[in-house]
Amino acid sequence: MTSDAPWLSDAQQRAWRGWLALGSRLPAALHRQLQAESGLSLQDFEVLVHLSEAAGSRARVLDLARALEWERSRLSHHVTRMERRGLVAREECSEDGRGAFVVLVDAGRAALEAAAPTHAHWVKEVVFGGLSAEDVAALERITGTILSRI
Amino acid sequence: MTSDAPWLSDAQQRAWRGWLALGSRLPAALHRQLQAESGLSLQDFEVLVHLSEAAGSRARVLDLARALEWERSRLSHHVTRMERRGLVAREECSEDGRGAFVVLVDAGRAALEAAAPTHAHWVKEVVFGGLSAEDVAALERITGTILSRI
DNA sequence: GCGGAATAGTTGATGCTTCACCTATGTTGG
DNA sequence: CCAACATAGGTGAAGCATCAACTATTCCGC
Repeated sequence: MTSDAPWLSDAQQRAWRGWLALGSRLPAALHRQLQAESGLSLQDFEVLVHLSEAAGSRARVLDLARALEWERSRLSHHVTRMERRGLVAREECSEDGRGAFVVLVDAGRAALEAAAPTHAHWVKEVVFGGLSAEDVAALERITGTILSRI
Repeated sequence: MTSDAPWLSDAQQRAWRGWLALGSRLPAALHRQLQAESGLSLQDFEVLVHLSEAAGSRARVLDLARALEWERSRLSHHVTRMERRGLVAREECSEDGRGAFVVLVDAGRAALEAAAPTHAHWVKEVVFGGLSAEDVAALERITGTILSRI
């Protein structure tokens, strides 16, 4: 890390540090904002958003896991906790006896509807408020490029 | 999130999804690569890098926490675990009786030196391998802009 | 139909992060 | 000097993420 290794150029290093700093501070800020506003975690929010967009406000566990890019186990644990807080419910699946639905219940919908506008506004303001159209296009291009190489 | 709210434009939405996807997959990939290569976590690696760059291969807990942008408690817990694995050691501070040093020990240095070249190469390849100089400059500019607004 | 493979989902253990609180040492004003 | 306060650091509990193992159901070839 010090001398002879083919590390990054100065410009790359600045960009990398920017990425790292943003990658730790932006999620933290989002989480804090959401938590203070509505008592939801960022993860709770993601789950609720997907359920609210799903037909019948319910989704099969595996579909939900795929949509969120979470492991099944993680989702199962998280749903257990959200269930305990009354935000979602589990429901069995008649078509497939192994399956289970996660269902958005009233309290969960209310929490989401209370949190969403402020959250959306915050993202629009803080993340995109300072970016030009070119910046936004560049960001899409850059993230796409890196994603395709992972 | 669905209809009337002033959510993001299409271009912003694509950029935002790219950001979110990258923000979850890149750290995961980095972690996996590092873990498979050397048994270190990304966090272990960060700690070891900072210690290796510090004078005397040691740092005060608070300085280290600030450098990593970690909470003191988190660092303390993490150091405890790394100490148990023989990667670092604690040392008391003669100047300030409350203080403590975290010291890089031989096994930690060896682990770092084993991991660093491959890790660096991976980052250079995967993250920057597909980016033009303009992309890199844009990334630095964009991250800086957002960071300044958080 | 029936036995084995595949699939859906859950659970328990372990490590990590955060929060609130605690101890011990240092600092400062009277 | 010493009481009040600030600072450095550690600890325990609770939530979260990952991994391996487990149960229950369905599918598939015979």
